[in-house]
Amino acid sequence: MGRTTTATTAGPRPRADALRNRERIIDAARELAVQYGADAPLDEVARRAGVGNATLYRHFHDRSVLMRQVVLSVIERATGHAERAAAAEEDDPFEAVSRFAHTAVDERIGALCAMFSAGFDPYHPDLVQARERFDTAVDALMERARGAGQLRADSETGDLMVALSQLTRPLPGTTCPANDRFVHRHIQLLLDGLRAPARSTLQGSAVTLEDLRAAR
Amino acid sequence: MGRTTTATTAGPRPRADALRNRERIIDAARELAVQYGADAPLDEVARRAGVGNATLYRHFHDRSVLMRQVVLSVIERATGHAERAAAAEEDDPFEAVSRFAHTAVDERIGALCAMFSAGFDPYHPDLVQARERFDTAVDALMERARGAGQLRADSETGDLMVALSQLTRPLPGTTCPANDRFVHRHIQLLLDGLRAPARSTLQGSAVTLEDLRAAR
Amino acid sequence: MGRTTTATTAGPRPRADALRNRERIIDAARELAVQYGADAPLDEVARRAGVGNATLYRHFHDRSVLMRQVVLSVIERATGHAERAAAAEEDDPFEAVSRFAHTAVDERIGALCAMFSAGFDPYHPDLVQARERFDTAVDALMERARGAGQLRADSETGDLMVALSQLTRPLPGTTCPANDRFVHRHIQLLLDGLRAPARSTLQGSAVTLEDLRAAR
Amino acid sequence: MGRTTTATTAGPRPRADALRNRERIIDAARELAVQYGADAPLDEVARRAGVGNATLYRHFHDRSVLMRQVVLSVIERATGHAERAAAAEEDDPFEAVSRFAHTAVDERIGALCAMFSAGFDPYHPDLVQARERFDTAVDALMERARGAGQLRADSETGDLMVALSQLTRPLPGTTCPANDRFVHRHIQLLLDGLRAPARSTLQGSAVTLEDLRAAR
DNA sequence: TATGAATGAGTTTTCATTCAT
DNA sequence: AATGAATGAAAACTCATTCAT
Repeated sequence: MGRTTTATTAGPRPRADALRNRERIIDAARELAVQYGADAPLDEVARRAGVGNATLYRHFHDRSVLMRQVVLSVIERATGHAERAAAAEEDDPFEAVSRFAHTAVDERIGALCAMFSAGFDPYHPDLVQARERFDTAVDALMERARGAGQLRADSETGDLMVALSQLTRPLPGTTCPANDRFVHRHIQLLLDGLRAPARSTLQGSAVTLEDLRAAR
Repeated sequence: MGRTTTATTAGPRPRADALRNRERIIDAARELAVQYGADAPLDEVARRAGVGNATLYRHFHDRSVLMRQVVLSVIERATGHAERAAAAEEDDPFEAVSRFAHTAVDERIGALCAMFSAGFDPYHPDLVQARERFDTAVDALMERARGAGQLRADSETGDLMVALSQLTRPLPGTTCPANDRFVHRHIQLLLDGLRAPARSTLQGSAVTLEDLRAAR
Repeated sequence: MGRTTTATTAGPRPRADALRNRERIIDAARELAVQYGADAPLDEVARRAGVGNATLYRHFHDRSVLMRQVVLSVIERATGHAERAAAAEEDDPFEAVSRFAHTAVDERIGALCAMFSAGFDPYHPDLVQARERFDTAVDALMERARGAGQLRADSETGDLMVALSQLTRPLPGTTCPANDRFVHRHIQLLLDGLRAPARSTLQGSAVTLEDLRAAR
Repeated sequence: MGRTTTATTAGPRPRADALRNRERIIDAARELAVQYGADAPLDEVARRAGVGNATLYRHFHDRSVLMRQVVLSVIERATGHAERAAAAEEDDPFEAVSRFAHTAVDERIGALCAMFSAGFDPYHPDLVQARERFDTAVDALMERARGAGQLRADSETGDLMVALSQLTRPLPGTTCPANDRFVHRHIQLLLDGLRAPARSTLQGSAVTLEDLRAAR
């Protein structure tokens, strides 16, 4: 509900126009990250946000800070969807998972690919906290479907999150209008793969933060 | 300095060392494409191949030519696997598809992400031809499983090819040793989603070359 | 007592807090000039002074105005020391010169290096006036020692002033705690060089304002 | 005698034009360092050297590498002068020291101010070695004068070296044609201060490498 | 032919200075 | 009057591509 993104120390005056710029920059960065990946030129981000480049740097000291905020913003939106989906008790549990997944795609969850960038710290406290809340919400959603025998027992939250962000990763260097169409198709294949009963056993385990740490 | 292999036949020779350099460069480019995507620094490719940068440019006029060769090389390898898997009649048909998919991952099919780069021409004759042969082989493989009632009816070759390359796309900017592990897990989820009977209807249709053309 | 630094025309209200801010800014700028030279980031000056950057610009229209005030402030302090040293008749004359020099170092006379910056106008009336008073005081001090046969005849005020500021110039980019120690050592060497009888004839003449003008 | 600056590992072919560019860049950097200090814009260095900026970066990976080479080049030239002065036995020993000092000024020893830059590593092996040879040569020169009773007993090599580089440090932001004139005057004052018999005891000790280390 | 060298265009980042609250 | 925010210009550094040996 509340803005969890920023404000650990209460600064004096948030100032309305600065907040608006901040949001604009994050929005522009998210769109460009979905399109070009985490290496999107920051000058272009600023241009799209309609601000000077130095304004971007005032708000976000460097690319890694900006990208963290983008990821946080995406996770928080997705968390909201997951929590609302979990709360809608009347639904068919698998449908709830499925609707959540497709919604997350439309919410540009593919921007999470920024997490895979060099220089990105997946252990930043803000991020860990956001992930915990997200995992809790998605777990609840999946657990309900699992309990109803609709989801395979060995499925994990990470399967959904990482596969979602991989499948929705931008085709680099271009906006692909076809993207949205077949991304939903592939998501559907993945969801069907998550249905119970599993006819095959998954190999390995879902990706975890430790994997990302090891990757450095 | 001298040529290490002596040519015994007269006439304009392909020159053995030049061919070897060419292969080395493609190999290095494939590894770097898997790691960094299609934007891998070409000087670094040359360095890994153990040749001077200008040698790279002699063989491949620019990055798009090199990347096309990388993609061709990957497709050709994968085609070989598909053809062999289709020929092994004794197998369980779905198993054949599955084994092919996992093998393709290990063959760095993720380098196909280069196809999504700006400047890549998916209509180059060499590529069209290679894709046709690849599609034919994979179609045969999938058709066998479809005929045996093991694969959903609305599955298409493109589902496998694009989803495979998306799921195996490198985490940019870093080597992720964990990658191989969870990639196979996600591939398995996808394959399970492709099994018949489908409990849900796929939305849209698989991505085609026309989609890529439209994306430009 | 009176503010000698600025205010040729009497503005309406000096306002106590504004004056305090003004002093703080000059102090901060002097410290940073000694450390980083005349190119110290002005935002950093404001931060150290505990004011907003725009406040700095309200008081000092641009960097050159601020630096002139810093130089004025340093010259005025040094003038005070020179006048007091000259008034203390009981002293050994050379000792008085020497003590003045070492004191000036501790008073951050090194900030005078700002005078050598591009954009600095050494002919600004305020500065000319301050220099005249300073030169008068130091001349008196040196003349006394010269008259007592303790200082070489060809020594000039400029020798002391410029050499002092060069020798005390900050090692750029870093705070050097060792600085203070060896600066005094070198000052002492210089002072010994100024003693009579001179065994060598100085070449050229001391630097003058005309030299600085010619330098533009 | 041989070029000690580079070539620790014997690369294959030095290539004449590359060496020429390398020298040109160092020369340009030295001149600009004398003029603007160690923060001279590297693009400007390249422009003066008559090469593209990237050529500069090919030869010197970053500013600190370039500046180290500049310092090495200056030290090596000065070493040559000191060794020749020490070898000229017929001279008056103090005159030899004096002539060396004035010559070093003309050789742009002021470029040594680059050593005071942030990011400069005074412990780089090449630099330590060059300094040792320089110190040895200057020590010999000063020792001869000390032995002849012409130089105060507590004088040290560092006094000359640091004071020289401080006194000849560029007036930042401008070429000052008057500089050469009064620099020689101040050097002369310093040299006279070094003459025996000392009438005052030097305070502290000369600056050493340890001081620079402590400064970081 | 193979190669190291050269280069200009592009990107990130900093900072003096102006603007709006 | 005081301030935080905004901004464009500059400067370090990278890289694809061309040139000369």
